[in-house]
Amino acid sequence: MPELPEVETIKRDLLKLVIGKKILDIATDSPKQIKPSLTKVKKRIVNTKITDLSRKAKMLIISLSSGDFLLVHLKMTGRLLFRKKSDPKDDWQHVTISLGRDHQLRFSDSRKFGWVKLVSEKEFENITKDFGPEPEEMSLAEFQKVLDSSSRTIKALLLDQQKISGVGNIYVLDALNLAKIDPRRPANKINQNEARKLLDSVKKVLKAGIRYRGASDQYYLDALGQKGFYQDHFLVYNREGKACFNCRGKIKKIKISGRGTYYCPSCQK
DNA sequence: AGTCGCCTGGTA
DNA sequence: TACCAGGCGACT
Repeated sequence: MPELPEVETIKRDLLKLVIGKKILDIATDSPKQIKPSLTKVKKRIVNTKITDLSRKAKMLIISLSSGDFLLVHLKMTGRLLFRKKSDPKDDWQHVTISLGRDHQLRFSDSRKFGWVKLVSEKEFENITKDFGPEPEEMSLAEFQKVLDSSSRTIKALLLDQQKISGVGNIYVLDALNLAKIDPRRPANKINQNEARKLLDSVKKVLKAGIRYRGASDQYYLDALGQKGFYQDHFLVYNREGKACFNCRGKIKKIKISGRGTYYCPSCQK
Protein backbone atom coordinates (compact mmCIF):
# COMPACT_ATOMS: atom_id res chain seq x y z
CA MET A 1 0.00 0.00 0.00
CA PRO A 2 2.74 2.55 0.60
CA GLU A 3 2.89 4.58 -2.61
CA LEU A 4 4.65 7.83 -3.41
CA PRO A 5 2.86 9.99 -0.77
CA GLU A 6 3.42 7.51 2.04
CA VAL A 7 7.12 7.02 1.28
CA GLU A 8 7.57 10.76 0.79
CA THR A 9 6.00 11.40 4.21
CA ILE A 10 8.36 8.94 5.87
CA LYS A 11 11.34 10.45 4.07
CA ARG A 12 10.50 14.00 5.16
CA ASP A 13 10.03 12.93 8.77
CA LEU A 14 13.22 10.90 8.89
CA LEU A 15 15.28 13.70 7.33
CA LYS A 16 14.94 15.63 10.59
CA LEU A 17 15.86 12.64 12.71
CA VAL A 18 18.59 10.47 11.25
CA ILE A 19 21.02 12.62 9.26
CA GLY A 20 24.49 12.35 10.76
CA LYS A 21 23.59 9.37 12.92
CA LYS A 22 26.03 6.48 13.01
CA ILE A 23 24.92 2.94 12.27
CA LEU A 24 26.19 0.64 14.99
CA ASP A 25 24.43 -2.62 14.20
CA ILE A 26 21.84 -4.38 12.07
CA ALA A 27 19.84 -7.41 13.16
CA THR A 28 16.99 -9.45 11.70
CA ASP A 29 14.70 -12.37 12.35
CA SER A 30 13.81 -12.51 8.65
CA PRO A 31 17.09 -12.82 6.73
CA LYS A 32 15.42 -13.19 3.33
CA GLN A 33 14.41 -9.58 3.51
CA ILE A 34 18.01 -8.33 3.72
CA LYS A 35 19.99 -8.26 0.51
CA PRO A 36 22.58 -9.39 -0.42
CA SER A 37 22.76 -10.98 3.08
CA LEU A 38 22.78 -9.93 6.69
CA THR A 39 26.49 -10.73 7.05
CA LYS A 40 27.53 -8.77 3.99
CA VAL A 41 25.32 -5.81 4.78
CA LYS A 42 26.49 -5.72 8.37
CA LYS A 43 30.13 -5.74 7.36
CA ARG A 44 29.62 -2.79 5.05
CA ILE A 45 27.29 -0.53 7.03
CA VAL A 46 28.47 -0.75 10.62
CA ASN A 47 30.30 2.46 11.58
CA THR A 48 29.09 4.40 8.54
CA LYS A 49 27.01 7.53 8.95
CA ILE A 50 23.72 8.43 7.29
CA THR A 51 24.47 11.41 5.07
CA ASP A 52 21.20 11.84 3.18
CA LEU A 53 17.73 10.50 2.55
CA SER A 54 15.79 10.55 -0.67
CA ARG A 55 13.05 8.73 -2.54
CA LYS A 56 12.71 7.29 -5.99
CA ALA A 57 9.23 6.06 -6.88
CA LYS A 58 8.18 4.00 -3.84
CA MET A 59 11.73 3.30 -2.74
CA LEU A 60 13.44 5.03 0.16
CA ILE A 61 17.13 5.71 -0.33
CA ILE A 62 19.51 6.06 2.60
CA SER A 63 22.87 7.50 1.57
CA LEU A 64 25.83 6.36 3.64
CA SER A 65 29.19 7.99 4.31
CA SER A 66 30.86 4.97 2.70
CA GLY A 67 29.34 5.91 -0.66
CA ASP A 68 26.97 2.94 -0.55
CA PHE A 69 23.20 3.21 -0.48
CA LEU A 70 20.75 1.38 1.69
CA LEU A 71 17.48 0.96 -0.18
CA VAL A 72 14.20 0.21 1.54
CA HIS A 73 11.05 -0.98 -0.19
CA LEU A 74 7.92 -1.25 1.96
CA LYS A 75 5.84 -3.09 -0.66
CA MET A 76 2.38 -3.77 0.83
CA THR A 77 2.65 -3.74 4.60
CA GLY A 78 6.06 -2.31 5.41
CA ARG A 79 6.77 0.35 7.98
CA LEU A 80 9.96 2.24 8.72
CA LEU A 81 9.90 3.43 12.30
CA PHE A 82 12.26 5.71 14.20
CA ARG A 83 12.24 4.50 17.79
CA LYS A 84 14.20 4.73 21.02
CA LYS A 85 16.13 1.59 21.83
CA SER A 86 14.06 1.30 25.00
CA ASP A 87 10.70 1.47 23.18
CA PRO A 88 8.68 -1.75 23.19
CA LYS A 89 9.13 -4.03 20.22
CA ASP A 90 6.91 -3.16 17.27
CA ASP A 91 4.46 -5.53 15.61
CA TRP A 92 6.13 -7.50 12.81
CA GLN A 93 9.50 -5.88 13.52
CA HIS A 94 11.91 -7.80 11.30
CA VAL A 95 14.95 -5.58 10.78
CA THR A 96 16.53 -3.40 13.43
CA ILE A 97 19.23 -0.86 12.64
CA SER A 98 20.89 0.70 15.65
CA LEU A 99 21.52 4.43 15.25
CA GLY A 100 23.93 5.78 17.80
CA ARG A 101 23.56 4.55 21.34
CA ASP A 102 19.91 5.40 21.89
CA HIS A 103 17.90 5.05 18.69
CA GLN A 104 16.79 2.46 16.18
CA LEU A 105 15.40 2.43 12.69
CA ARG A 106 12.95 -0.46 12.64
CA PHE A 107 11.64 -2.13 9.52
CA SER A 108 8.34 -3.84 10.24
CA ASP A 109 6.43 -5.85 7.67
CA SER A 110 3.50 -8.16 8.31
CA ARG A 111 3.58 -9.90 4.97
CA LYS A 112 7.34 -9.90 4.49
CA PHE A 113 7.19 -8.68 0.89
CA GLY A 114 9.40 -5.70 1.57
CA TRP A 115 13.19 -5.59 1.69
CA VAL A 116 16.28 -3.73 2.75
CA LYS A 117 19.05 -3.79 0.19
CA LEU A 118 22.62 -2.49 0.28
CA VAL A 119 24.04 -1.37 -3.06
CA SER A 120 27.16 0.34 -4.33
CA GLU A 121 26.88 3.61 -6.22
CA LYS A 122 27.20 1.76 -9.52
CA GLU A 123 24.45 -0.71 -8.65
CA PHE A 124 22.33 2.17 -7.43
CA GLU A 125 22.59 3.94 -10.76
CA ASN A 126 21.65 0.73 -12.54
CA ILE A 127 18.54 0.35 -10.44
CA THR A 128 17.33 3.94 -10.63
CA LYS A 129 17.82 4.36 -14.36
CA ASP A 130 14.91 2.01 -15.01
CA PHE A 131 12.37 4.18 -13.21
CA GLY A 132 10.10 6.54 -15.07
CA PRO A 133 10.03 10.25 -14.22
CA GLU A 134 8.50 11.55 -11.01
CA PRO A 135 4.96 12.75 -11.82
CA GLU A 136 5.69 16.21 -10.45
CA GLU A 137 8.49 16.65 -12.96
CA MET A 138 6.60 15.25 -15.91
CA SER A 139 5.58 17.53 -18.76
CA LEU A 140 2.40 17.02 -20.77
CA ALA A 141 4.45 16.17 -23.87
CA GLU A 142 6.36 13.53 -21.98
CA PHE A 143 3.16 12.11 -20.50
CA GLN A 144 1.42 12.05 -23.86
CA LYS A 145 4.35 10.15 -25.30
CA VAL A 146 4.03 7.49 -22.63
CA LEU A 147 0.30 7.12 -23.29
CA ASP A 148 0.74 6.97 -27.06
CA SER A 149 3.35 4.24 -26.75
CA SER A 150 0.98 1.58 -25.45
CA SER A 151 -2.40 -0.02 -25.99
CA ARG A 152 -2.46 -1.37 -22.44
CA THR A 153 -5.23 -0.14 -20.19
CA ILE A 154 -4.55 3.29 -18.82
CA LYS A 155 -4.66 1.91 -15.31
CA ALA A 156 -1.99 -0.71 -15.97
CA LEU A 157 0.22 1.81 -17.72
CA LEU A 158 0.13 4.31 -14.86
CA LEU A 159 1.06 1.56 -12.42
CA ASP A 160 4.14 0.70 -14.48
CA GLN A 161 7.09 2.13 -12.54
CA GLN A 162 9.20 2.22 -15.70
CA LYS A 163 6.78 4.67 -17.27
CA ILE A 164 5.95 6.94 -14.33
CA SER A 165 7.25 6.73 -10.78
CA GLY A 166 5.38 6.21 -7.55
CA VAL A 167 1.75 5.70 -8.56
CA GLY A 168 0.00 2.71 -6.96
CA ASN A 169 -3.51 1.30 -6.87
CA ILE A 170 -5.08 3.87 -4.55
CA TYR A 171 -3.88 7.02 -6.25
CA VAL A 172 -4.25 5.74 -9.80
CA LEU A 173 -7.94 5.04 -9.21
CA ASP A 174 -8.58 8.38 -7.56
CA ALA A 175 -6.74 10.20 -10.36
CA LEU A 176 -8.78 8.41 -13.04
CA ASN A 177 -12.01 9.35 -11.27
CA LEU A 178 -10.94 12.98 -10.97
CA ALA A 179 -10.11 13.00 -14.68
CA LYS A 180 -13.37 11.14 -15.50
CA ILE A 181 -11.56 8.43 -17.43
CA ASP A 182 -12.53 4.75 -17.42
CA PRO A 183 -9.59 2.69 -16.06
CA ARG A 184 -10.05 0.10 -18.85
CA ARG A 185 -9.46 2.56 -21.71
CA PRO A 186 -6.48 1.75 -23.91
CA ALA A 187 -3.81 4.35 -23.11
CA ASN A 188 -3.18 5.25 -26.73
CA LYS A 189 -6.85 6.14 -27.23
CA ILE A 190 -6.74 8.99 -24.75
CA ASN A 191 -6.87 12.37 -26.44
CA GLN A 192 -4.80 15.41 -25.60
CA ASN A 193 -7.43 17.17 -23.51
CA GLU A 194 -7.98 14.03 -21.48
CA ALA A 195 -4.22 13.51 -21.11
CA ARG A 196 -3.81 17.03 -19.79
CA LYS A 197 -6.62 16.51 -17.31
CA LEU A 198 -5.24 13.13 -16.29
CA LEU A 199 -1.69 14.30 -15.65
CA ASP A 200 -3.09 17.20 -13.65
CA SER A 201 -5.25 14.76 -11.66
CA VAL A 202 -2.33 12.44 -10.94
CA LYS A 203 -0.33 15.37 -9.58
CA LYS A 204 -3.32 16.60 -7.58
CA VAL A 205 -4.14 13.32 -5.83
CA LEU A 206 -0.48 12.66 -5.01
CA LYS A 207 -0.19 16.14 -3.52
CA ALA A 208 -3.36 15.56 -1.51
CA GLY A 209 -1.91 12.26 -0.34
CA ILE A 210 1.22 14.02 0.91
CA ARG A 211 -0.82 16.81 2.52
CA TYR A 212 -2.81 14.21 4.48
CA ARG A 213 0.39 12.30 5.34
CA GLY A 214 -0.57 9.24 3.34
CA ALA A 215 -3.36 6.67 3.46
CA SER A 216 -3.47 4.30 6.41
CA ASP A 217 -5.16 0.93 6.47
CA GLN A 218 -4.28 -1.38 9.30
CA TYR A 219 -0.65 -1.31 8.29
CA TYR A 220 0.69 1.99 7.04
CA LEU A 221 2.24 4.26 9.69
CA ASP A 222 4.68 7.14 9.33
CA ALA A 223 8.20 7.12 10.78
CA LEU A 224 6.87 8.09 14.21
CA GLY A 225 4.16 5.45 14.21
CA GLN A 226 1.25 7.79 13.36
CA LYS A 227 -1.50 7.10 10.87
CA GLY A 228 -2.10 9.21 7.78
CA PHE A 229 -5.47 10.71 6.87
CA TYR A 230 -5.88 10.35 3.12
CA GLN A 231 -8.22 7.35 3.64
CA ASP A 232 -10.79 9.92 4.85
CA HIS A 233 -10.51 11.63 1.46
CA PHE A 234 -10.60 8.71 -0.98
CA LEU A 235 -12.52 9.59 -4.14
CA VAL A 236 -13.28 6.03 -5.26
CA TYR A 237 -10.80 3.68 -3.63
CA ASN A 238 -12.60 1.42 -1.15
CA ARG A 239 -15.90 3.24 -1.79
CA GLU A 240 -17.91 0.55 -3.58
CA GLY A 241 -21.65 1.40 -3.63
CA LYS A 242 -21.07 4.95 -2.40
CA ALA A 243 -21.79 8.15 -4.34
CA CYS A 244 -19.24 9.58 -6.76
CA PHE A 245 -18.21 13.13 -5.82
CA ASN A 246 -18.27 14.17 -9.49
CA CYS A 247 -21.77 13.03 -10.41
CA ARG A 248 -23.37 11.20 -7.45
CA GLY A 249 -23.31 7.98 -9.51
CA LYS A 250 -22.75 4.69 -7.68
CA ILE A 251 -19.14 3.55 -7.45
CA LYS A 252 -18.51 0.08 -8.77
CA LYS A 253 -15.79 -2.45 -8.10
CA ILE A 254 -14.33 -4.60 -10.87
CA LYS A 255 -11.08 -6.43 -11.47
CA ILE A 256 -8.42 -5.39 -13.91
CA SER A 257 -5.63 -7.94 -14.30
CA GLY A 258 -6.58 -9.44 -10.97
CA ARG A 259 -6.49 -6.18 -9.02
CA GLY A 260 -9.39 -4.47 -7.31
CA THR A 261 -10.51 -1.48 -9.36
CA TYR A 262 -12.99 1.12 -8.14
CA TYR A 263 -14.56 3.57 -10.57
CA CYS A 264 -17.75 5.44 -11.37
CA PRO A 265 -19.46 3.99 -14.47
CA SER A 266 -21.66 7.02 -14.92
CA CYS A 267 -18.97 9.71 -15.26
CA GLN A 268 -15.76 7.84 -16.09
CA LYS A 269 -15.86 7.30 -19.83
C1' DA B 1 -0.08 -8.43 -21.72
C1' DG B 2 -1.87 -11.48 -18.39
C1' DT B 3 -0.96 -14.65 -14.42
C1' DC B 4 1.56 -16.39 -10.54
C1' DG B 5 4.22 -16.34 -6.35
C1' DC B 6 6.02 -14.16 -2.56
C1' DC B 7 3.62 -13.83 2.55
C1' DT B 8 0.40 -12.98 6.53
C1' DG B 9 -3.64 -11.24 8.89
C1' DG B 10 -8.33 -9.95 8.84
C1' DT B 11 -12.83 -11.00 7.35
C1' DA B 12 -17.08 -13.20 5.14
C1' DT C 1 -11.85 -22.13 6.17
C1' DA C 2 -11.56 -20.00 1.98
C1' DC C 3 -10.70 -15.72 0.27
C1' DC C 4 -8.92 -11.15 -0.30
C1' DA C 5 -5.58 -7.27 0.08
C1' DG C 6 -1.74 -5.53 -4.08
C1' DG C 7 3.81 -4.06 -5.29
C1' DC C 8 6.56 -6.13 -8.31
C1' DG C 9 9.58 -9.52 -10.45
C1' DA C 10 9.39 -13.86 -12.95
C1' DC C 11 7.23 -16.49 -16.07
C1' DT C 12 4.25 -17.78 -20.01
